[in-house]
Amino acid sequence: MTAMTIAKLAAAAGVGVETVRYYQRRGLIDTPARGAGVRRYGASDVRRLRFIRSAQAAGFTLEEIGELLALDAGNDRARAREMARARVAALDARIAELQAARGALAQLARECAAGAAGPCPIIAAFEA
Amino acid sequence: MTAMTIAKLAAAAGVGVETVRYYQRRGLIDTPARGAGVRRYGASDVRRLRFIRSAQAAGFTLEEIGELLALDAGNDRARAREMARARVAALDARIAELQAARGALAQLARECAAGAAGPCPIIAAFEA
DNA sequence: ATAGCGTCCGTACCATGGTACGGAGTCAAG
DNA sequence: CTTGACTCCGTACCATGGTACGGACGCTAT
Repeated sequence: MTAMTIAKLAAAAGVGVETVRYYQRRGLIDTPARGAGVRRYGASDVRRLRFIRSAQAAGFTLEEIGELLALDAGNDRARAREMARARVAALDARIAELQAARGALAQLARECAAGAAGPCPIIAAFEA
Repeated sequence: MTAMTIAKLAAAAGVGVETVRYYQRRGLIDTPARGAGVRRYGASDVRRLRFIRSAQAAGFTLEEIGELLALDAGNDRARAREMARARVAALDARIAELQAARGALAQLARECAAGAAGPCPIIAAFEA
């Protein structure tokens, strides 16, 4: 089971081959020694790739993800907690922002549907 | 009141001067004719800039914002509604994603705080 | 054993959203 | 009426997160 080529790995994680290679260059995933020819990957590589995508979805940059991965191997719990807490705060702020935007847009869609002729008041919809 | 320089305009909208000029190049804000010398801006320009920032916060790209601004001046209500609805849907998806990420991170912070020695299970925290 | 697909690697290019720089012109205060 | 700050404009550069290309090589099935 520990014998995927880079293409299988990429497919299993839902990314492109070039993306895997890019992450290798960034040092986010390790480049296995190639046993006479082609490199082989396993389940742990798939997990790592999936983690990277999840962390990206959470708003971490690739650089921060690199730090998280280092932390996962190390013992600096305080730093890990700090990063998680900072990101939760940023996430809360961003979620609130998106919800506000959602409200404005939903309002715009309603007014635009209801009103008569003429243009929708798009700019006005965001002045709330 | 219709006599701000570009620096005042930028400050009023909370952006940099170079950003204003960039938006002009992109066609998002119009470049007033310069009455013998320097261009002058007014309150409507401030509103427009603020709108751009709000729309960006809502996840619209600058290109889409250009379209919205054109729509605001035009009569294509159907298109405006469609864009608003599409963005609301995208926003809902993104909000859900961020909330899931928030949950995973809060979990990570808890486990990391609770556990004893050794590294936090960072990758594992995202496997939920 | 050879065709043909996949891998490896460096390097170049892309989109997005700016930010910086430099020279020439303009404006306002002293 | 000069000095210093600000404006204008083109062009270059930046960060982020990839995507594409091309040549040399490896792997596998026929």
